[in-house]
Amino acid sequence: MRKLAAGLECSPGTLYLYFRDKDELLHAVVEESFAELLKTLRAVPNEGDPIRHLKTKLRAYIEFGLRNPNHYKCAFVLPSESNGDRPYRPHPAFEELVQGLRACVESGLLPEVNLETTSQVVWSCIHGLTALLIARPAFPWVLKDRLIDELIETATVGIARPAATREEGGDHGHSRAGARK
Amino acid sequence: MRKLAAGLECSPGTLYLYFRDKDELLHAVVEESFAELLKTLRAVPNEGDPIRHLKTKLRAYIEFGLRNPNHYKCAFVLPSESNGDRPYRPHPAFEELVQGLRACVESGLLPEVNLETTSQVVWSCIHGLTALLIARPAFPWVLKDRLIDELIETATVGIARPAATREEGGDHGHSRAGARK
DNA sequence: TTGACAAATGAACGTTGTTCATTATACTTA
DNA sequence: TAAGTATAATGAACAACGTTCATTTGTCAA
Repeated sequence: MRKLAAGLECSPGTLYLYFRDKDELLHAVVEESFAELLKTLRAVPNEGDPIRHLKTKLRAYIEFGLRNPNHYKCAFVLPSESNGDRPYRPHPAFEELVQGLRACVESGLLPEVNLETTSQVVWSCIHGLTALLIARPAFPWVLKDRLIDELIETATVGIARPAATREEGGDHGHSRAGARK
Repeated sequence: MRKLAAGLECSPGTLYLYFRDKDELLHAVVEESFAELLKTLRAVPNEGDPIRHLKTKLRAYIEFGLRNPNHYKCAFVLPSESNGDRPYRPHPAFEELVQGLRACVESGLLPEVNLETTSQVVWSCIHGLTALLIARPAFPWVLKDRLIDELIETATVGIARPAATREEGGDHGHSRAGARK
């Protein structure tokens, strides 16, 4: 805050006339940057089928994170501003992802999945890669572009699996035995 | 550090006789906890085929993260101790994952994948979910157990896709992504 | 010139992680 | 026991941080 004030050629106290605290300021900055992510996602040309479209969006998401690592961390890694009691409002960029999935289902390219669950799964996957690439740049990653492609391919193929592998409280053939407590 | 010293009934300065700085102390604590993760992963009973085994390990990984959120953050989210120049040593727990994948390939349950790439993809997926559940507990997640199962299923199905969907560079033929085997 | 309101200030506070000259402790040797 | 020495522990002090608030500065209408 002090350095920011210095850079702005004002006193530290002045910042607190416009932002309640550091969190709020950071959030405002990030908000601005994420408006651009949203624009970027929405500007993704709708070429090819919805799945291709979705994949392009996923890549745009990841690349945005890598291009704005600090903003990304503020948005999804650091503890979020203590919202107190009001319900969590999912980020509009997340809604964009849900839309992309819905389009796939509606055009029959994805089986009838639970959109809520599936979107959270996909988001987790792309977030995981983004976050790790940012937080552990020294890790011996394989070629980044290839890695991103593989992850997106894995996620999209994975969610497109036939409904038979989906449990409804029943048995989906795996993972009942050991881990459950 | 001060609070820790108080809890230990010693002076703040004493801590610095045993640890260079806060980072090193934190890392030591986390290291201890991760030895347990490793034990947990290795203790996963080898029931069923290697894929089932792998899935159980993935779930154990995620649940470990959720059970030790602070340790997990220290290990994979916070900036790692500045190693200076020495090469990054992948966490032993990560090697455990690679082993699990290798077993799947060797038993023919997975196509001939690039183990390095695939392990990084899978790690990204499970890390993403773990990290998000920890960092955004207020997000309107679907039922957690279900979500974890879905993600693991998605990842394992996704990496098991036929080699035809793997291509260098440009166009990924996702023609019928849900193609069943 | 005055009065009133808003904007900006910067000294000060409490809390961090960290350092280091000083003191206490334990152990060896005469 | 007494003296000497290496080791362990101390806690006051420091710099940097986010934050607050009594005070000053600026602006403009009356």
